[in-house]
Amino acid sequence: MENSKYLKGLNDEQLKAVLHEDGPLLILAGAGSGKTRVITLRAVHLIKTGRAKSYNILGVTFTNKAAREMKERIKKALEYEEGGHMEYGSGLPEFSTFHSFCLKLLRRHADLAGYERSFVVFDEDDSSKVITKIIKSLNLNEKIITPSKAKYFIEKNKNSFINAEESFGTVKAWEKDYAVIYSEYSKKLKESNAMDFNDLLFNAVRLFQNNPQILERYSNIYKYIMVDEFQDTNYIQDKLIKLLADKHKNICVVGDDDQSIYSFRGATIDNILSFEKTYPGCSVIKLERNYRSTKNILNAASALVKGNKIRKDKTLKTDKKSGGSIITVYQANNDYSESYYIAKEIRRLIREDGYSNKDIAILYRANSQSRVIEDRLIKESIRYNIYGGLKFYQRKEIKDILSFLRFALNPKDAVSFERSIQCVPTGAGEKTIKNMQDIAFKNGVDILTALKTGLFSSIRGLNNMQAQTIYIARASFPAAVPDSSVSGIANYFDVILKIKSEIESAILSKHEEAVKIGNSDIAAESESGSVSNSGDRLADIINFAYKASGYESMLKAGVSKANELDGNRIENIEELINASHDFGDITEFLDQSAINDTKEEPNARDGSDITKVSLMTLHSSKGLEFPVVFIAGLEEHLFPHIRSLDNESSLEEERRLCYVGITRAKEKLYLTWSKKRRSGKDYKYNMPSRFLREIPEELIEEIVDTYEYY
DNA sequence: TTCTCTAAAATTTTT
DNA sequence: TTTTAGAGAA
Repeated sequence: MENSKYLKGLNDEQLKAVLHEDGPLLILAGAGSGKTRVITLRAVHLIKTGRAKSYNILGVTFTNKAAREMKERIKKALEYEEGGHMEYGSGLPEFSTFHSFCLKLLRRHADLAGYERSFVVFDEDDSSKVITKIIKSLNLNEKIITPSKAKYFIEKNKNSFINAEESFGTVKAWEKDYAVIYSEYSKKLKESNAMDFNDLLFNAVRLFQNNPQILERYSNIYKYIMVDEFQDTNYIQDKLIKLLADKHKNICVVGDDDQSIYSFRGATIDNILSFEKTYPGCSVIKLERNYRSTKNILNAASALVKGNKIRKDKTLKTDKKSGGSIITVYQANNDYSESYYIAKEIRRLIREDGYSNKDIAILYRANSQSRVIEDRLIKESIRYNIYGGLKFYQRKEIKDILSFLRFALNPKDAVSFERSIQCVPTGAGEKTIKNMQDIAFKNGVDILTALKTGLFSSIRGLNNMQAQTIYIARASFPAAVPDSSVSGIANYFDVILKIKSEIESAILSKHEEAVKIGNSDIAAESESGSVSNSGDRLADIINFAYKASGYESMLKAGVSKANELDGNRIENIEELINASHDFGDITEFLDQSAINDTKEEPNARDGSDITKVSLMTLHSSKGLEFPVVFIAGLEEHLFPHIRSLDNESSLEEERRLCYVGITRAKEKLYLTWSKKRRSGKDYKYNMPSRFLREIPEELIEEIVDTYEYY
């Protein structure tokens, strides 16, 4: 077996990790030490030796991108081994993020988790809306109790597996209001048949705890579990993994404490530190050989991270003989000059050093830094891609249109109801909406049931028409334009009800089809709200929501008034409709839009990607590598960020973030900072980042800006 | 009461 | 620069 092709070229430690078979394994993998290779080859090895079937292996990652990449690499390795033929008909191992794994699980067992199968996932934006409303309704002091603090409180508790009632027992006196908000929030989400991101983990763990037979079933399927970026797991994620791995204890975790950068999301380094205690006799393998960066870059990174007190001691080594290029530190007079330098240097790198756009990344601490850089790149005609930032499915227009589908599918979803009825002026404002919700609530039914049973006859805009007749009387789906002969609010419900009946008939047809061919699995699945893609029904439905709601005419009116933003929005919605062609199932589509924003790698479909420079935050750069890396904005108060300065541990996290950024670079590294930076309408004056001083002088060449560009 | 326009405020990191 | 809040118009 050791002669297998896929094992070639591994160093001793890597080989040891790949060949590890049963029992717990902790891999401490430094930056660029080939840990992805190790994880994927270990999966390949388990399959090749017949120790496990593909479906016995579960890989858990933090990002969708990482999950995709690993699956891709496993596929390649298996194919390579077979001389180009994929013979593993049983498919590839499951690699998914914590969140998508839990979501799939909960969809399958929604009833046991106490939800209806059509539950929706609330993203941050949806959650914030609910929280803001609760704070208003409780008449709390909005100066002290802010939505973001409340959100943090709720998240912190959910991540620690503490529910609302329990939080009353653990809060300090001055946090009592937050526990009240948490309690109201949980109630509201439950009433809306909705889960937020944290609920996905929370409910999955509870599902396993309350239903040992289910846990047993999944434990027997996933005999081998691997967790990537283990240093970024929080309490509840760790708990989930422990539950699943408890039976077979074939758990392999990979992590690097120096790259722990998500403590603000509840990640705790304790999970790595206590791993050996949880699993006595576990094997520990250190990967310290770096295959990515030059010696100078590694030395800079090591010197920097040694400034942290709390860390496991390890040192990255390289076989490379020469030091490589020296690190450039650029001092700019203002942020425009900084961008100017970066753009100019990129052009030089391409012209003189033979690099191309795809080799280059510009990293920054905060998303807000990207704008000035973008402006400059556009002026210089340098093509670029932004990773992260406002994701496609988070855009207002996309969320607006999808809220129609979400509400039609799950009429309990209060957030989507409010959003869809207000995104186009319908004549229903705050008061009318509240009124309708109260009526429905008092009668113990959802909004659409209340409408159909005539409970809304007192609502303005609905009173001159029998509610039931709205949706059978008028032109059939798909209609293109809003009907101006009825009130905006009647038209709105007409649209919703047509979408709903369209969704239901699609589910029905899929169900019949499944029954006909005797496939009970599909039949069962379709009850959860699936829509078959015959005739691109999903795209039709979205198109219908867009046009019949009046959203399209609203945007077009904006365009005729030369509103550029509305033009972009039209394009985005068209892209949404395009993207929906790839999905057969409406629930799956909506799930993906919430937790797997496939647009996070922009336009991955068109290959033009590779001709562009990459822009992203330091956080989203983790796991990537580029021949040339620029880190912009190395200033006190920006990086390290001002909000990290009041305690040592968050300052150390900033330092790790800087370490992550530096270790992305393979050959050339540029660190830039600016004495003056525009912030709002005035300027802020900053000192150079302390991190610049922590890099040994001999590794640095300093360039000082002589001009000031605007 | 709802809609629209203008002024003011706000900017860490993400599944 | 973009988003939100508030005031006045319809």
